[in-house]
Amino acid sequence: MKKKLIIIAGPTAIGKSSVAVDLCKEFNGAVVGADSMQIYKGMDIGTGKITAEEMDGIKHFMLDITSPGDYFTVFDYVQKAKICIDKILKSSELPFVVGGTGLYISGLLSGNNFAEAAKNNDVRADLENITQEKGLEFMYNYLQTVDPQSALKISKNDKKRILRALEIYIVTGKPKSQSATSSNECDYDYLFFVIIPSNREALYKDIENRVDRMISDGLVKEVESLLQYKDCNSMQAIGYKEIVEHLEGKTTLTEAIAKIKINSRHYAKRQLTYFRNMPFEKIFVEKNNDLYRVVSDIIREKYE
RNA sequence: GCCUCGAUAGCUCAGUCGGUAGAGCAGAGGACUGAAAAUCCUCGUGUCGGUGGUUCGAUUCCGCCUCGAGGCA
Repeated sequence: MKKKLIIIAGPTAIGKSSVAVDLCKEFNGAVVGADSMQIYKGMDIGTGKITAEEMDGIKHFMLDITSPGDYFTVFDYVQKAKICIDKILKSSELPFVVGGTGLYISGLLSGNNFAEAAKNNDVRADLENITQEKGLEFMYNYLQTVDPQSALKISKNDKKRILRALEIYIVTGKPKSQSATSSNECDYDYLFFVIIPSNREALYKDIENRVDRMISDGLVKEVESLLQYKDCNSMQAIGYKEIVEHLEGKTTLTEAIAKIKINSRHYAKRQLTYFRNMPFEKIFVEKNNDLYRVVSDIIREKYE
């Protein structure tokens, strides 16, 4: 029998965390975060991380599990999250995976079908250097010769994906298109909820309010305390990179805030298309006053 | 009051030596499997401020008007 799992996804600022806590209270649940930035310690305000008070006694996993200076991957996420889920089930609680990082959720649901090649810093550095020297087009042409199938799917401007595909080829000797095929079946008997806004305008309004609140809650100070990590992945996070720019004197605070709002809106939009088109069975629930009731009814129906 | 410069897409602006116009940003849609809050792709008709004139034809040239910026008094 497969393991029970509830997933709650949705764009930033839609209110995932608080419904999750309410649901956990009703169903004896615990939360497993699915957020690529809330994993970092000290990144609280800007990531909209739930506070101890808001948790209200509900256990939360996969938050604050690594330093902003560390490198963290989907693969790491899936491994660790699965352990958390097992732990929760073992104490006969219901696991709620909650978050906005679609890729992490995909990883969790699609079994261990990652490419065989792990991230390889040396290879990456080499590829980066060659790209500097010969240009991206050269790399893309090379990809076309060693892995035409992947090249077809990747844009000639998508440096990240071109280099990763080459990395896989170099490390394993096999093209990426043949490497990621060992797909397993999903481990879970899941219920996948995607919270969507009843209208875009309202979501955007919520995002703007949330950004303003982050600023008044001390985002700038938080970023100041993390400045040593400015070149790390963690500082690519929206709300952080813009404030770093401001602290370096490249923009005014007002400009930085405006950028955070715009980038958050773009992000929310990307999340929405990602969730909308994820190849898993999912239930879309509109954000409105009935949200909690609708979701809890569905859960009850399934598990009782 | 006079002079100069501006007025073109939601915003910032380019352009048309006269044949009704295009970038960036915003916005919309999409892709995505070891960096994902990342990375990348696609989508541009708007009384070219108003009004008269010249012209086969004006957003483009000329006059007047309105609004804005600067300068001189």
